[in-house]
Order: sequence, then structure tokens, then C-alpha cells
Amino acid sequence: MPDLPTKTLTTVQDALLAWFKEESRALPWRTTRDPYAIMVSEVMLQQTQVDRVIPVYLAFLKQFPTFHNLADAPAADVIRAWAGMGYNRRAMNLQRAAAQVTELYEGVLPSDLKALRGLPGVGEYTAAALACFALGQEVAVIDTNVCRVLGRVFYGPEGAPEKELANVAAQALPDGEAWSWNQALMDLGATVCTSRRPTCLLCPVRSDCQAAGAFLATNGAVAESRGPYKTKPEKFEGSSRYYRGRVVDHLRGLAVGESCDLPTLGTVVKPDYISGDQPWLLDLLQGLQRDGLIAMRGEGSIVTVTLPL
DNA sequence: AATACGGGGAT
DNA sequence: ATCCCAGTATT
Repeated sequence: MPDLPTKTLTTVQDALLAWFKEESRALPWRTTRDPYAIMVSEVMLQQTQVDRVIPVYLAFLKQFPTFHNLADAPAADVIRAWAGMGYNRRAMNLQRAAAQVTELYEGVLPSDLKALRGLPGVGEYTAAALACFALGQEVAVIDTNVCRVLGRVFYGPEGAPEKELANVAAQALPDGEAWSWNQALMDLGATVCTSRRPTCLLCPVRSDCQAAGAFLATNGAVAESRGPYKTKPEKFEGSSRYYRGRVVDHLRGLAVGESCDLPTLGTVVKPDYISGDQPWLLDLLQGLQRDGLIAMRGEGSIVTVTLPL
């Protein structure tokens, strides 16, 4: 962190915590202490916005109330319950993590950061989030919001150098307030200090922010200087991701035990599908199978596909 | 360090 | 049309 007067840091901490007390979003995973529920929310929130998670999260917990329930459920049910979320691999990772918790840790989420990090689908961010939000530990979490907010406040419009972030986040953490502080940073990032169009006029820390002046001067517009993406985002329709999603979505719609043959599946997901596309389809399916998202039976031309048992 | 992985909402 | 999102795993 750049040389920052302790007084400034304290001011920022107090202002943001006070703001959070008044303006925090009411989110379902903030009113539970159940580590399992918190974990479900954290995995769902990986690259998926709050508004889209809430209804799926509530239904998911109703259907799979505990680690044990999730671990024992048919994978097909879990994949169906994940509908609308995207990144379907997360559903399988979450179920494998649940199995690991029941088998290795007697159904209790481990409190050790390293053990958490060893669960499938739990990376650096989620391990810290679980430690703080599910287990009450005083650790800083670093997600895209925290990264942006801290970067702007303490460095400026361009944000913080990548390698300094962990250090900054750790130093900024107020004693005994990790839960509120982390939640507050994410709320501010999601609602005020947004990526495209920060509304500094509504920000509780604008008077101590290294970026607010520049943003206010340009009427809230973020400078182009952050530059366009290095690599062009591939277009979604027609991509492998697109067809993977369509395959899984079609299989979700089948009755339990019902399977789908290759020509039918190909035609459903790709309107202009021809028999010559079968190698392409098989390749696509192989990837899905490797991710545990589908099951294939049979040989050669009589292959059928279903959600996994 | 790059790339794959979903899909809907915001601009 | 492009960017963005409470990231992770693989290459």
C-alpha cells in the first residue's frame, strides 16, 4: 500500500462500515450461519451475479439441505437444479466437494484454509470467503469487487498493481470486522463503485478516494486508458460453450431414464446438423463427459446420451 | 500468462 | 456489439 496516513485508513474503514450498516443489500446467505448454505452461495456466486443466483440458491437448498443430501443425490438432479446458472462444472465440483466433506471431514466443513483450498471448485477467493463468512475467521477476501474498490480508493483510476493487492487487502482489514468489511467492499463494488460507471457522488469514501476526483471530473466515465481487452472475446453463439450449454439443457428436459441418440441430439442443438458433423458432436460430448456432465452408452452409431446417474 | 468454461444483463 | 460478473482448473 502506498504511504497512507493511518488516519485516512481509519476514516475509510469507519465510513464504509457505517454505510454498509445502512445500505447493505438483504441477501439470503447473509442471514444464515450454516456453512453448507454459505458454501452453496459462494460457489454459485463465482462469475454469476447476485440477482440470478438468489432464486436458484433458495430452491437448491430446499432440494439439497445438507452436505450429506447433496453428496448422495443423483448427479442428474444436481445438474437440473443448476439450470440457468451457467458454468455447469461448478455443480459437479460442488457435489464432489460435498462428498469430500462427508467422507473426509465427517460432514463438517474444515476450518483450515489449506483444507478448504483442497476442495474441488474452491480456489483462493472461495477458500477465504468460506473461512470468513462460514467460519468467522478474520481473513481478507479478494474478488473482482474488492480488487476494484481497494485499487481505486488507495491507488487511483487505474487500480492497484496486481502483486500488491493481497498486501493491501490484508492491511485494510479492520480489526474484528472482517465479515462486515468484506461484505461491505463487495456491496460497494456491486452497487456504487461499479466497473463501467462508478457513481462517486453516492460513495461514502469519495473524500478519501484516489480515483473519485478523476471520475467526477469526467462525469462518472471511466477513462479508456484501462484499455480494451488484450484478446477479443470470442462470440458466444456458435462457440463450443454455446453448444455445450445447449446439449446439457436438452438433456435436462428429458424424463428420468430417457436418453438421446446422436442424430437427434445433434439436430436439436444445431439446426443445420448433418451426419458429417458427428465427429464434431462426439468431440463436444467427450468434453462434457470428462467434466462429469453427461454419460454416454453404446458404441459407434448407436451411442446414446443422458445426464450422469 | 493464456485459455476454457455460460449465459444474461448493462451500456 | 462489447463488457461484465462474490472464479477455478488446466495448459
